[in-house]
Amino acid sequence: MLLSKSQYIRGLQCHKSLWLYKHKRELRSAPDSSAETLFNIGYTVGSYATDLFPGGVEIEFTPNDFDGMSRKTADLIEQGVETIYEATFNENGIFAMVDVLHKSNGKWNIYEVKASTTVKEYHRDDAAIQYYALSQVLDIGKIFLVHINNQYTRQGELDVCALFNMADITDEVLEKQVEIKGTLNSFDAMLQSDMPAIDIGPHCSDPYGCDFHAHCWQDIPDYSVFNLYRMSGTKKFELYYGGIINFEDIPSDIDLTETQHFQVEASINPEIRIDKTIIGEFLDTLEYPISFLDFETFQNAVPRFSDQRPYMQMTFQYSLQVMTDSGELSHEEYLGDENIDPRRELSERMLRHLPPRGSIMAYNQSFEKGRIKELAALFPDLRDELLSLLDRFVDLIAPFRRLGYYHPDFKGSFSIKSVLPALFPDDPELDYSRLEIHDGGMAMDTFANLHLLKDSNQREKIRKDLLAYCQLDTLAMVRIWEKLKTAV
DNA sequence: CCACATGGTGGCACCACAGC
DNA sequence: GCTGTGGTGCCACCATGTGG
Repeated sequence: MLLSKSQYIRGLQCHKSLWLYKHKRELRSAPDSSAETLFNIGYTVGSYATDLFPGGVEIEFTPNDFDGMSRKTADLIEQGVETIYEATFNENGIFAMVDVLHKSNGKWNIYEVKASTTVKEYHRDDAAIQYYALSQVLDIGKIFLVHINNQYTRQGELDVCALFNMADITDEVLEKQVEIKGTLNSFDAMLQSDMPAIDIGPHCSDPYGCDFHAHCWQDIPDYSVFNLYRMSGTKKFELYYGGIINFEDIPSDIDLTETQHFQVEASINPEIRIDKTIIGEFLDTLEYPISFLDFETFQNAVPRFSDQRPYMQMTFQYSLQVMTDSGELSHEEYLGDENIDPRRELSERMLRHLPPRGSIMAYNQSFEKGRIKELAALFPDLRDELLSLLDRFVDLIAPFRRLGYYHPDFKGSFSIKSVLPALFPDDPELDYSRLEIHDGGMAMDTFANLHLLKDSNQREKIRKDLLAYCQLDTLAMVRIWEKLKTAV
């Protein structure tokens, strides 16, 4: 049996998943595209980490020739090369690629590079299986996990040493060695037997989402106890293991929170539930003109600009709809240049375009407020003006969270992605699926990569798509607010 | 992937009271 | 009066939801 490093990690999470991967690979579900694009952040990180050990030789990835890759690695070691990137090994039934292998004081150190900001338990398992393979043929010194230091703020040139933290995980990796042999034997036996009968459980999504989720969960209805609002995973699975899957199955002695109870009631007896007092209280807090504001941001694991930190939300776009008390709606927008830090110009433009008074409405306001606080910290001359915006904010999600308006199609979620289609199911104007860019993650990813695009026509097209997306976000807020007004 | 807000949970100090 | 149990209330911590 040959296992790749990632298959070993998969097997630790769930035997059934590994069995399916080896025997029924075709049952894999299509990867979640947004998770996929965000995960791509990791690819660039490795190439920066190699700068920590300059002058090494890279083993080129050849999908159909793993043996060739490991042969090349062995040749380089033979030749006395002391730094190898993507060093490849095929030992002891394990196929492993090491981000950086570096010889120091006669021993080889392993450097495993991760785009995350902390060391996770599965990183140690990941490194442990590499050590298990490599220690067969090399004298290994230490194992380091190289991960992003999110406290680093770029100033001018990128400081690669400050960008990464190096965690020595040698001791933990050595401790894990004793159990690996047994684990691999149990994998072997399991793979040669029938599919293990493993029920769904927390392991389906922790620490990773599983490729076979759709397969294993095919009998769970789209809307079930697993959609109960803010119920802990443990409690959901307790219900499930007790045979309770649908809301109708929930016995009355199970204690639910108010929202969960509401959600169950609204599902069994589906009708829109309106509490005019709650909605009225919310609407009374509003002052005209009402500014509906929405930001888009991008993130980089490796900061591109000065005063940027890893994974920081960089605000590059806003849409602003202003509603006057006489019912006139006007729209302003800003979309930064993808080649320069957009934050200064965005701040100035926003301050110029926002009316001097009146409510500022956002959906889940902590996001917009958080960005404004960051901008205030970054630009001392705009600080007071930016901070003065904060107490004008009103959160459009609040009346929904407070159960002032509940539609059974919310299905226990008050995000704008759930609320909007429930309130306006047949309105083509508010249908995101007609847009090229239809969620925030996509906007972030598209803009983050826009500066790499050579074709200027294509860039122009994408900028139009981004503007259309952000404008729809604020228009959605306007429509939701109007809907609340008609409800009281 | 990260940050933040919020709500739920569980641990702990504290108190009352029963039993010895 | 001491001890152990059980109830209560607070707070720290953790999980979840939400945004991008």
